[in-house]
Amino acid sequence: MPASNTPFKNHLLAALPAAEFLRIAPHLELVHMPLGDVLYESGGKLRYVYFPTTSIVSLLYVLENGASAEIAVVGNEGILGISLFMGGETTPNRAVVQSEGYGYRLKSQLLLDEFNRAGPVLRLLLRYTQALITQMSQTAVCNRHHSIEQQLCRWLLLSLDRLESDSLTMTQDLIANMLGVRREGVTEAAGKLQRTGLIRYARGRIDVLDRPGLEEKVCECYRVVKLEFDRLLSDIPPGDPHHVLGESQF
Amino acid sequence: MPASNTPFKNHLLAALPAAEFLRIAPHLELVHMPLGDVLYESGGKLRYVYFPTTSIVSLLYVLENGASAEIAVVGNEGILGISLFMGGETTPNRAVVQSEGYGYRLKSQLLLDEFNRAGPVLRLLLRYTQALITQMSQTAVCNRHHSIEQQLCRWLLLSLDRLESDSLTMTQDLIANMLGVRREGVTEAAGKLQRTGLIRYARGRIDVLDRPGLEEKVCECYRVVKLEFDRLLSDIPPGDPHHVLGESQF
DNA sequence: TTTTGTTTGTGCGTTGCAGCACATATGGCT
DNA sequence: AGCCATATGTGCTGCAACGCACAAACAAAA
Repeated sequence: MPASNTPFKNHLLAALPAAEFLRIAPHLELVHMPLGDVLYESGGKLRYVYFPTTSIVSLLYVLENGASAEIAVVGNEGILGISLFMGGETTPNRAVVQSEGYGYRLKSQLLLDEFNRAGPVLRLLLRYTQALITQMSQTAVCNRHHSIEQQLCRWLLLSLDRLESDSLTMTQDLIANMLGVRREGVTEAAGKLQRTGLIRYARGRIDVLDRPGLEEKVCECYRVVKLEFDRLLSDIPPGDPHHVLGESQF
Repeated sequence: MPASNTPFKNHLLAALPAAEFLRIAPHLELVHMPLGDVLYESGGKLRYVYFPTTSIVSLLYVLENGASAEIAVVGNEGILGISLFMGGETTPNRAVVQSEGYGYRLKSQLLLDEFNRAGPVLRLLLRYTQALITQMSQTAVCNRHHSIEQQLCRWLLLSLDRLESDSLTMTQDLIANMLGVRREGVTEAAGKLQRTGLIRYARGRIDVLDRPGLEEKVCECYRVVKLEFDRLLSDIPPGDPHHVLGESQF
């Protein structure tokens, strides 16, 4: 486990007022989330909710014939398991770890208890859910109207925003699964980006060389989602909790 | 105004316990919602929330270049303006009346007050929002993987479920806008359905002749959304309120 | 009735992506 | 080193949908 892991790396946890955080903190378990790990299966019960810190998780919808598409991405800005407090009991989607890393998990009931106090935790979670909804609608539109290359740019930037580094571990085959397109389509789009010098990749490792360049090429969908996340969660200072705890105890 | 209009025709309003309903009822205004009426513009403030009774409203996402796609449909099973209580203040989508009819509107602040009591109203609204999220994800996947014909079937059935009759007023051009496809594509798909005897249409009027036939042709997306709505909102008896009021006073 | 605007039908060429097959790197393993 | 699974590149064919142009059907207004 990297020494740098603290709950504050998750923006939602970091945004909790001291009282709420103190109640929750003792029950947070740091867990490793390896690539491909399935946190939730479609239709399954939610035993835990997860707060990623260094990992990224995809919400996937898998059709009967096996075809799939990514609905949304959750990283250190969010939480997995929203249907818990939305009242669903089960998730409609599969949640798959898309980028290896760490996160904190919490027993469902404990989060539910906090939520039901109808205080800042509720408001925070609902605001996050609203941002997630925006991401989902934007994904729907992007699927309909934009090219694979544009979608790849969007996907890369969304992933990058949730990581600390400029490189990610992800094969083209997996990306194709996320975007719900052919692997060859990703190869082609990625090749184009590589030839333009925007990225470099090899065997499951992608380095983003020219982020501004990517941002020029990406469709509006990326900007819209990012702006909405910033707007809705702007009072959430990442890694700089406004409660009294130091990070030392973790 | 049709004499048959009562708040109970909206499933959410009908599901409210007596106390909550009585507080809200005096402030419900019956409004006519003509075809094409824009209830919310993307990014606009929410002055009212709407509870459709006989109308259907589309949540549209409109891209910079004018292309659009439907994110979700809201009829007498739901409410418009969820971002109000989710904490967003503004909607990310445009809401357009897709099928002329009536609905009740309520001043935003009043709904917010109810919501903030953190009682049954909150739970009900969140559960509905969860169902809406399911609809949105399913739309995203459907956009990616299914043919125009399948999507048209889905769209017709979803609309039908929110109406009392088996016919709807809607030009192919408008449907194309909703689905985010070419008008000609809709013409072709609709022609096919007509030749098979499933529907009949002419100049903006579509009659569904063989509903079971449509249900056989539609992709799984329709079933999934319908099941999820039924599951999440099953304890909501439409038109049969479990509180003490008769309908006479409306 | 004629006119006009709206809705629907049809026929192009074009394109982006699917589906399939197979060739070629590349990194880890024995 | 050689081997093998995994990852990527490339070249087809085929199709569904796009964009465009225009014709036909129809309804309502003049």
